[in-house]
Amino acid sequence: MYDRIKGFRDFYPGEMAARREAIDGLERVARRYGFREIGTPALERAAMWTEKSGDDIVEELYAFEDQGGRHVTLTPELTPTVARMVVAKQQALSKPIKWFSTRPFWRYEQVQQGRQREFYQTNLDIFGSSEPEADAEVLAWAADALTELGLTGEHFEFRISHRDILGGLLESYDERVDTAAAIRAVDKSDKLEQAEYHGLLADAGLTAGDAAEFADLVAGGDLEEVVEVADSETVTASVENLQAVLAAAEDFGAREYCTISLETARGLDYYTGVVFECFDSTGEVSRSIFGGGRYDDLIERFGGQPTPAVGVAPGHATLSLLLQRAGVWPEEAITTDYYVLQVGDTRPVAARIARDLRAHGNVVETDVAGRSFGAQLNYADSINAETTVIVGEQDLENDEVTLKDMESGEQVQVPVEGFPGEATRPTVDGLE
RNA sequence: UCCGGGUUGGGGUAGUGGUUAUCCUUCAGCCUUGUGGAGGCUGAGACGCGGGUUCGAUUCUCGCACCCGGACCCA
Repeated sequence: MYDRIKGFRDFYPGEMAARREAIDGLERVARRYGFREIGTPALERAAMWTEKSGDDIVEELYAFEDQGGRHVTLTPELTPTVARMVVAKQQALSKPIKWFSTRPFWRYEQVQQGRQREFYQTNLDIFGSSEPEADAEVLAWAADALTELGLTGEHFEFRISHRDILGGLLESYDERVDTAAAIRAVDKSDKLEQAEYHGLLADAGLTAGDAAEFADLVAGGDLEEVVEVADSETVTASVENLQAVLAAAEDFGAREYCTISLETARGLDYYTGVVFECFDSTGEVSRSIFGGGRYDDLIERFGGQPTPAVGVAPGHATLSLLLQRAGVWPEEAITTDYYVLQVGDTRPVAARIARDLRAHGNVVETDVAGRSFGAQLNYADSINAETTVIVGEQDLENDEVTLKDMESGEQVQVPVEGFPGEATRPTVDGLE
């Protein structure tokens, strides 16, 4: 027996069926909005991360040298790849570019609840529009996708903010403030004691008094007050942008899920505008379910024409936790429409019936293990067959087959000649 | 990298420094080439890995691996 690699998971058919349903739900809604599916490589040049970010992420790469001497890495996220794709065909692609994809990513990091080393995300991005409608459409997709999966406004909320509100406000206190450090402090403020929080703000360059006022202002979330105190063009414009996004979200049906929360800052430093995170409203899942936002500088940093972008990337692990706690995780079970049971040498007829039923799109199994009658019924039961078609020598003597409803146990004889015929999905109930 | 709790058949468990490791479930076959989800019989299947102590270790001890949760991080 070989071990599974730590942080990597197997999905057996029951659980996979539930995951499939969830993934299909997310993608179905994306397609309705006209997002187009893309496919992307598992390996990229390691330099896409080692040169651009030079961050902690580099330590978490599954990077190695391939047999051709290339320095490659399993991709830890999608954004650089889509940026590369956009840059490569920038002139050819009509804007806005609306893409999505579901696939695994890999990071060598500590395994925890909702976090594995191989993890699946559905990424969804819009490139080429800086209008608030683009931000709002991403929010609307996220809201529609979650409600498609059975969640309601009672289960989740989007905490929404704007990167430059905090940045601009900080600069209005003192130009030399380390905004990145201060924003990181804000991002984790709810986990910190007030003194610690204020201490971090002071470390970033705020005076003690300013730190306290800033913290109160951020926690209060009153946009008008923020504009007034900051008295800065950046802040005023950012607040206007945030409000414009929320106004569009109203028309798109997503406003009701959004809460203004200036404390939402996201750890990512490539975000440039509106940022948001999805949280479990009940507070049971303490960490954010997923996040997203605007990153207008990234394409240019990857060598393309300046191209605004906004996107979101729900991770399936945390999403599944949310769905389970809300009681709407799909049932983890396999389903089967028909089991065609053979008794004696009835394979030609049984095979014909199985093929006809499959041609109508049904999930049909028949014996491939040479099992006895009882054992076949046992098996039909174990695969949750809805109806069993008994093709036995005795039945065929009368030119009939027997249909058995596996839940009620009721049976009905039908002529073998016309079965299944034109009936797409014949059942015992329907034939009585 | 750090902290806490774990690891006994496929799943869930009992137990022990000393014969063949308990029970439930599961799986396969049979009772029953023609009726599953009830019963009976038969069979399959486990002490995470390595070192130490010991006549003898699944049990004590150390290290490691893995699992669960958390810190950090979350690009």
